[in-house]
Amino acid sequence: MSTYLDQLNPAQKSAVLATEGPVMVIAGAGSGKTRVLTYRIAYLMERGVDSFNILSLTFTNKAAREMKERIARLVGDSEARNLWMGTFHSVFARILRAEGHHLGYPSNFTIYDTEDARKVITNLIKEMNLDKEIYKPKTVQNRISAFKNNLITPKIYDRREELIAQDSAAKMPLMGSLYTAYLDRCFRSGAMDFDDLLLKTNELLAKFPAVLAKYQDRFKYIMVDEYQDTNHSQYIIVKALASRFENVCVVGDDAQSIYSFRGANIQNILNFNRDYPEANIYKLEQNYRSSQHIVKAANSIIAHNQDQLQKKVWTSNEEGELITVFKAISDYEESNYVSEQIFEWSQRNQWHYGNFSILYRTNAQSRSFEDALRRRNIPYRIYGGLSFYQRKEVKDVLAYFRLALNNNDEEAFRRVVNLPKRGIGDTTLDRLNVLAQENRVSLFEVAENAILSSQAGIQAATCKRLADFCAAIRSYAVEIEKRDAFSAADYVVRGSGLLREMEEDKTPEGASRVQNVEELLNAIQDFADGQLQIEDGDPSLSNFVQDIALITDADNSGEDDGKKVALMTVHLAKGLEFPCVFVVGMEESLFPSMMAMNTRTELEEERRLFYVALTRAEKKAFLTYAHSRFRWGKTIDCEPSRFIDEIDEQHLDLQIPDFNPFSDETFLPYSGSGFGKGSSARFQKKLNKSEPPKTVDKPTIPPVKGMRPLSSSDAIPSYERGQGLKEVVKGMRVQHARFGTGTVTFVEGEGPNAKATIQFDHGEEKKLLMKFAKLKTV
DNA sequence: ATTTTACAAATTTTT
DNA sequence: TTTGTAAAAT
Repeated sequence: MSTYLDQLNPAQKSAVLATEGPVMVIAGAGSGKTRVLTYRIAYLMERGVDSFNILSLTFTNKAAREMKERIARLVGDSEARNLWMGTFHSVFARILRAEGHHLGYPSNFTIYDTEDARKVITNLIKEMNLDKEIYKPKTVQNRISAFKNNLITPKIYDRREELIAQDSAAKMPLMGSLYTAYLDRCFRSGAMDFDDLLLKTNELLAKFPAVLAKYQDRFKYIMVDEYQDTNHSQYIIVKALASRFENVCVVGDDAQSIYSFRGANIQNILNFNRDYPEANIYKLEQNYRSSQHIVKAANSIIAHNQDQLQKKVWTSNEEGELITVFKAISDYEESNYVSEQIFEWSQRNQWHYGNFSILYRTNAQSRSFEDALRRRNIPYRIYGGLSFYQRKEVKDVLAYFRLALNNNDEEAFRRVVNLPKRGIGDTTLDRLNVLAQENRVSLFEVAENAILSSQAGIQAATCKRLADFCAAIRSYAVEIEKRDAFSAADYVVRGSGLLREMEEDKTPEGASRVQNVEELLNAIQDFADGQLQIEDGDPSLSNFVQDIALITDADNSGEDDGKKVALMTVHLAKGLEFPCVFVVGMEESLFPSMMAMNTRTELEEERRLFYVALTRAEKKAFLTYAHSRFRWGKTIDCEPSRFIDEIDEQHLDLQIPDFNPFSDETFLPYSGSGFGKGSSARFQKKLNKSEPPKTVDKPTIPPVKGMRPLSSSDAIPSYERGQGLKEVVKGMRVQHARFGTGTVTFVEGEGPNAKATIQFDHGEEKKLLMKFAKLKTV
């Protein structure tokens, strides 16, 4: 029998063995819930359940991938392959591609990301002649999102007087029509936004009993991770799919619910018990991750919340280090302190930099830490923020692909119709739009039909330009059909003149845009290569474009980011763990955020967020805050976060210098601090009249001998790195980031457009375009 | 139609 | 600080 079951504690084991019927697992932080989920699935398969019948919903695609790998190690690769595993959004996007035709969607519908959706709304507000100061696109978008996540269709909205009253009170009586218009516009564009992926799934399952039955039969066993962060829409999907076999297992921790702003509903955990009164409930309370001090400190924080399920998280781990609380003079000094501590701890404990993470409340805080780490030559990687696929130039390129694949994609059309400039401006676009709305067709269709267009007062010359543009898009569609993903993408990027325009821009920004586009083409090639290695993979450009909106930064685990300090928001850190964690910016109105201090519920969510942050740490945690911080273009004074006071003091090591400006020895409890800029620097100068301020570009800590020298590229995201070799000759030995080393056997063409055939040492032969291959000599 | 210039506003977290 | 938008000039 399975030996892996012996690695579980009694509570974990019961949760794994209870395969039949509804199960809820309340899993405290670090209590091994991933292990339970993995073993549970492995155990099911060992008992003869077909992997095809198991659906496992995770919070990130990365979590899904990792879990799949772990299961594959237990039961074998081929067995694990057919598991349905992924985020709600990606799993149901896949189902909607197969079944969406029931609802009138094409299988290649576009997924609008938040930016696309916001632009649609902005345009609608403009079209309807509404005041955008009152109808703020962002507010409207959030409101619509809330409707969708609660399954409130326009029809239901019209019947819900309290909702209408709310919108009237907010001076937005036309919210209902705006909502209807938005749905209509997305539908006609053949597009779904993130919320639609769930809403339409619900619609599909509710309206088509045969489809529901099909997936109920398929998903005999359903598992949901991070259940506390599911919203109503997701809850209903799970309920519908599980209602036949009721083999549903949800895993969650109410203390880690941090996504209510996205519609997540802790009530789902309580509802579970109500829906399935006979459900087995297991509590995992032993923490295997963190030291005594960290676990107890975290417990003392969460105790301040009123709304919570009873549970007592404990650990048998060693007592560990106290949590260091550090007060810095400025945000500049804070980041300097953090980078210094990272350096010292890595030296003292021989920890590589991958053991450290810096967690902050807002993405904007990352900047100063980047600077500080760079000054010390410490490699780091930033997660989140503006992801690669959200960059303007990347989205522009993708919009060409999108439009070629789905002519109705209105956002893509608007984005590229005049990019590069081809004399089709706002006036023309407005006229096209009038026609499109009158005839209820897409902008593309109107633009393509020059005769129709000329009626609307569009000049003949402009009509010609429109026709040319549409013809070009059509031809791209043909090329995409004919070619492999990379060469099709390359064709479009060149043919459209996008790349040429970027190359003509000689500013550093222009150069970096070109590099990003090249990186995108690289990614497309990698994708196609990867798909070819999978049995039933689809290497087409269409497949690449389809789910790109669902890829998040957390999903991209670069091969080499294992030894880098991780910088991310606390939200993004959920589910991760690090030996040493810095929670920075522990100040009132930053953490807790100013926006979330108004009600008790909001504040409690911030507190849970802090709980999540602290419980990421295994061995050592630092909490830092600054006395003054550069924000909104000026320096402001800060108060330490109330959360620090809420921690049981016996777990803390307070490093809070006396700030009396007239005592001169106490304010820097550590060596090697750089001095700030701006007002804080002036402040410090006053303090030490005798001592001239040190300069920042000379870190006082000398590099230690014997340490791996850090190349500068370590700290730079890969897509900002320089290009590789420009030219190769036959017989040359080269190295490729992905394929390893090999020998050049043939070169055709010249310069950057040369194509090299390379015999790689692992046996494969590849043709690579010099321009993008980024080869190195060996 | 497009480019330049000036000025104002805004800053939470994400699939 | 950066970002976007509006008005004015080409």
